[in-house]
Amino acid sequence: MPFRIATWNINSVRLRIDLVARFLKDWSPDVLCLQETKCPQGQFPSGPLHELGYRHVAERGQKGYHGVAIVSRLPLADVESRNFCGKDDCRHIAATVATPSSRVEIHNFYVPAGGDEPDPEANEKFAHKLDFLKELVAWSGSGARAKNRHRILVGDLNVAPLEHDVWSHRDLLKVVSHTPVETDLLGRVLAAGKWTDVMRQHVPADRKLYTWWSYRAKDWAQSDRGRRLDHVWSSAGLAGRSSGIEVVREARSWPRASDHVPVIAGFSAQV
DNA sequence: ATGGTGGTCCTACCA
Repeated sequence: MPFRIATWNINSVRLRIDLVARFLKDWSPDVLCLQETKCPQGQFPSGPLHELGYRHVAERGQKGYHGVAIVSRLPLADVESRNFCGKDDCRHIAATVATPSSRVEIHNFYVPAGGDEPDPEANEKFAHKLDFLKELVAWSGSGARAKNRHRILVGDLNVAPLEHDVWSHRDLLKVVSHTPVETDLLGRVLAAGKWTDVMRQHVPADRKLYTWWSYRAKDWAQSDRGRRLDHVWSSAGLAGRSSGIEVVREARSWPRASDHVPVIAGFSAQV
């Protein structure tokens, strides 16, 4: 039995719970990781998802900002979350999922966006983003993560690392999300954890690949000025069993859409 | 070159 996991920055789960239900109904991943739930802990709208067979929800939420959650058909064990940069921001939640034939440790992240000005001296939000990524390098390389077990890291990492992860490499080199200091750091996170970029395993690096389109475009699809801010990474053993990915671009056209679309990754039987 | 849209929750802040 294949295992399919999805990630989606929903930009308010309470406002868009009907879109979440539509997605789960029509794409039926085993696990869905959400970011920017913007929903206080304990107020996650799990009812409609239970009805669709997603009986397991692990959430870490706060009022107004951030917030992450894992929604699953399969039982979730060892739920935990970590604070980064000494803040209580809800930007990480982890759980272990028992697939039909194995166990997979899942990490769901919402990396700080970083504000507008890509200068850590002038912009404390950008400084926070860089600090967060540096802490992720250390976390990724730590012994706890190096064990020989199946691991998946997903989320809105707010960095588009490759040239063709943005609509114009040249124009975006000075735009937060694609500056060299950010893309270098994300590369260090990937290397430190021996992660595989599962999306790029299936889509060659010279092909454009986006998961986010700004709300500010007159016509997002016509201008198609997107970025790949959302990611699916896996440990090496799992990467070898990765069967494909899907970017659900049509979700950007749904009524009251999020500015991010879901990404689904599949892994074959022996997982 | 600038401002464009959308979320939270009521006033500005964040994306």
